[in-house]
Amino acid sequence: MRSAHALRKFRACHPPSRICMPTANEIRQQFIDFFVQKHGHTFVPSSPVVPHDDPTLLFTNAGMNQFKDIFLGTGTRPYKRAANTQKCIRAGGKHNDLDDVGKDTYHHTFFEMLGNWSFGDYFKKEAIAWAWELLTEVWGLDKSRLHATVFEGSENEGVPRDDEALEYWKTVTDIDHSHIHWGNKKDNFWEMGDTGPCGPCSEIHIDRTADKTGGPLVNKGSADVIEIWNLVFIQFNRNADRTLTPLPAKHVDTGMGFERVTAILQGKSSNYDTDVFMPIFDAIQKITGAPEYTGKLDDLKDTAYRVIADHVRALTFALTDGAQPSNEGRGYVLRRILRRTERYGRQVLGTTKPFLCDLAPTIVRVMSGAFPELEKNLARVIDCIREEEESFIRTLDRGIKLFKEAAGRAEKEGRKLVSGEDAFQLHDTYGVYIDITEQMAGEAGLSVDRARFETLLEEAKEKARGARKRFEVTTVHGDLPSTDDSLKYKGLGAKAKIVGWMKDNLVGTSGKLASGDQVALLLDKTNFYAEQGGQVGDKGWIRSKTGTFEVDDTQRLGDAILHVGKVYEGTIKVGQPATLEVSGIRADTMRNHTATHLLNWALRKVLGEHVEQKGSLVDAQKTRFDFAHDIPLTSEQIGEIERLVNEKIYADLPVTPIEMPLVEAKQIAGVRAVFGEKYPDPVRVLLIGAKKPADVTIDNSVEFCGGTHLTHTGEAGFFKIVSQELVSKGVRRVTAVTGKEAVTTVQKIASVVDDLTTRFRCRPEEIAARIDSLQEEIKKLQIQVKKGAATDMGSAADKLLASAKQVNGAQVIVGEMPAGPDEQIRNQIDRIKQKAGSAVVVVGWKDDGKVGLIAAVTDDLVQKGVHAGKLVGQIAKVVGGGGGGRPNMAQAGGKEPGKLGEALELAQKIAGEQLGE
RNA sequence: GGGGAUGUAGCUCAAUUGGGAGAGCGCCGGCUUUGCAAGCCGGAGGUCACGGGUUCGAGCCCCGUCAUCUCCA
Repeated sequence: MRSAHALRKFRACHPPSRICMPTANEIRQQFIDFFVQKHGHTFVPSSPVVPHDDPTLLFTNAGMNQFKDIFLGTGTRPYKRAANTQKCIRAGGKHNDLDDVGKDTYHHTFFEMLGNWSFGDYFKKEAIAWAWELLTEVWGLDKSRLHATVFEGSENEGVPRDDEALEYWKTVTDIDHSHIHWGNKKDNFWEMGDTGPCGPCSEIHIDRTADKTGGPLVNKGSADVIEIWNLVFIQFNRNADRTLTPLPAKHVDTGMGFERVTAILQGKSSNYDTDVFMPIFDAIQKITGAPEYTGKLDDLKDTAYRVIADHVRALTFALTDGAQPSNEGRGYVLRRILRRTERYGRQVLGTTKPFLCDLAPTIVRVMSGAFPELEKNLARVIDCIREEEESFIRTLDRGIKLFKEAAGRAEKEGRKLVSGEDAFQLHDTYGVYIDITEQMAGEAGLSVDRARFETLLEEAKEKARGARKRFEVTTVHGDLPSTDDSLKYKGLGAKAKIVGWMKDNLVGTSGKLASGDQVALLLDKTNFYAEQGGQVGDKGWIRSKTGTFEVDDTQRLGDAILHVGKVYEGTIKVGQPATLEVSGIRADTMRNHTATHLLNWALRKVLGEHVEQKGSLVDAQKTRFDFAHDIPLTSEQIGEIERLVNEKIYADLPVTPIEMPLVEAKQIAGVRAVFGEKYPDPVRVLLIGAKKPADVTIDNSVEFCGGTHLTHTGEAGFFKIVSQELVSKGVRRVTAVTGKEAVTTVQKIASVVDDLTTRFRCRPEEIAARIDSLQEEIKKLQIQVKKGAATDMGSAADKLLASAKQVNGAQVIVGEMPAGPDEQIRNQIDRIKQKAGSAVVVVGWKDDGKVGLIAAVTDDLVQKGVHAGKLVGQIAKVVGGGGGGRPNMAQAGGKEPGKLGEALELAQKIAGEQLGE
């Protein structure tokens, strides 16, 4: 009602004026109301900005993303007309606006796309008429400032001119006919990809030149004449051979940048001058204490405002929708966005502490009316941003320090260029992005060897790429027959027919294979499990009448199952019937896979709701499970997890797979699925403990899973966690074993404990205390020995001092001492030096078949050229060793104690020589 | 999945071909100053991440493990 009221109020006083300017929230609502209330569209809420069920897409980047399946013909909706505003992020991937944001008035990483849609319903006539009606009648834009473009056709693409659209512009609108322009393929033909749905589009531009002479500037990249609305008419399918076929159902897909149209309706030349951004600027100003935003494009401070406001929006929405900063994929893009923002705050606005986290509530306040989901996770989002900021501030501080060192090196060598090696090391090892380095260099009057940097980066990338292996199919030549693999759940033995093989991207469907041939064998059906959902591919044997094929790994390629391996003996012919035998180790894999589900459930129960699966690897030896968690697990937590999982195992609960529609499956309470994973519809849901979805409680594990599992948990036998480690920030990995591996593991641990209890003659729980007391005793004894040795040493040193020989006014003191810690001996030598005043001291000792030597020289003699290091090095040779040190103190050793006397005599001689005797 | 870096006192970090474990801050005690900031003297505090190896000798070199940071896929 509020919105309808706003719409009436607005209409009553158009054209737009200062007195009655619509707010951004009103504009959004007016758009939706126009299509929903007046033209029978269904309002469809924005899909998450993080497309959980489309792994090909980093972020939702257009309004059509959530309707893609309709255009492709693989999905349907209960409505034929839709209108919405879609949250979008363009950063990373094909549409990357990240580096442009802040430098102009209209680039954003986060923006909203308003759109109306027809799915096989209305087409060009209505789309054009309604667009015109909304712009000119509802919003009251000046008709003499609006221009339309229509596709001019493309001969070599075989697409005709869009006369239909032209005709409608002329007949269903009152646009000035001279304001209709032809547009080329680049601007006016839309394609989803290399193949698939496509069609011409018609754009509406607005002329903001003072004298309305902007017509010729349409699509010329002028800031005065800009596109506001794109109407796409999907009417063809692009085939693989580049030909076009008309679609039976034609669709309309329109998109209007919300921030841009808001600026236009509010009479602003910059998107950032609207009330979409001003409240955020106010908050930035308040939090950072920076000077006010002045809207200048060439002002670094204003750029910072724009970057920060834009990026905080992107971060808040992405995190709300379940993304997390990380070292890979979309998480990595988010980390880069955050770091870019932080840098602007720090280097331009003078922030020193986390401040983005304090801006998130402002975003929520301004936008939660349209996007209520923002309220839900606010606390988590704030925490996440703060932590990420703190972490980056540490990185940045270190980076600035390291940069100064690199800059210092450059200047020392008289270069005005920071070396590519230094820049690369800053980037690769310390996370200082090249743009940050370049900026710091610029401020110091230096530049960066960018070319060298790029070369090094490319080399590093190449290295990372080259590190991958496995049986890899790059393209497929020939028709790949599909394989029915429903037998995989049914047992380890099966019968099938050999239909062909794949080798070097080629599909062979006739002929035979000889012993030793390495290929991927293709069957009409199979019970081999292909690697999927973390469970490794099966190994086993495929036997025909004439030969045996050994399967090393099983992989899926489209609808085909590849049995990768080699002909073990005999020959294998296409067309032969075959007996399949999956290796018995599959039973161990199944134990581990079912245990993985229990582990997932238990982790969540013990550590909390934030535990999100980040990956897994299940094979016959172990289960390896990666999940979101910040800190290492305590031994108590590990114990608790093991206890919970084993409880479920000895309860011998039934394991029940159920196929059901994806939408329905998503409704099950506590259901677990992996973010970013694409699940089929219908999806296979695995219940542990409950027999049907309705019976599920918090004590049951429920996961989407296509893997092979036990029928009862009891078959897992026993579960034991063997290690935990860190994978990347915020992601930890736990490795666990079941069945016989678990028994072996426990036996090993038990035997170590047994050994210790025997040695210490105590009970297992007393071992720690025994070690503690032993260590304490050792420390005490060490102190006693030190004291005792000191007295011994003292008297020995005194004797040495008494035997000093005078050489040219200095004392030469050479002799043997009792063995002891180096430190003790050095202390005595220092004492001798002090008492003697001006002396060369050389002492040796025998210890456990070895010889130790230390020589020391008082400073006045060092000045005269006496060198302890050289002396000790020479005499060490006598005892079969070596050594050295500084002129005033040096140390050496050897392996022939019998020759110590000889060495000391030599020392006496050399010392005399050095003193000039 | 692959690569780089780091791990030394409570904190921030030093330690030269491998040769005596240190500084600043903080902490404790004392002195000086009847404002505050501080100043002066003394002291405690170390498994040099952990485990192996090379060496007469390892904080330093080599290998492995763990932790933390980081780049790429």
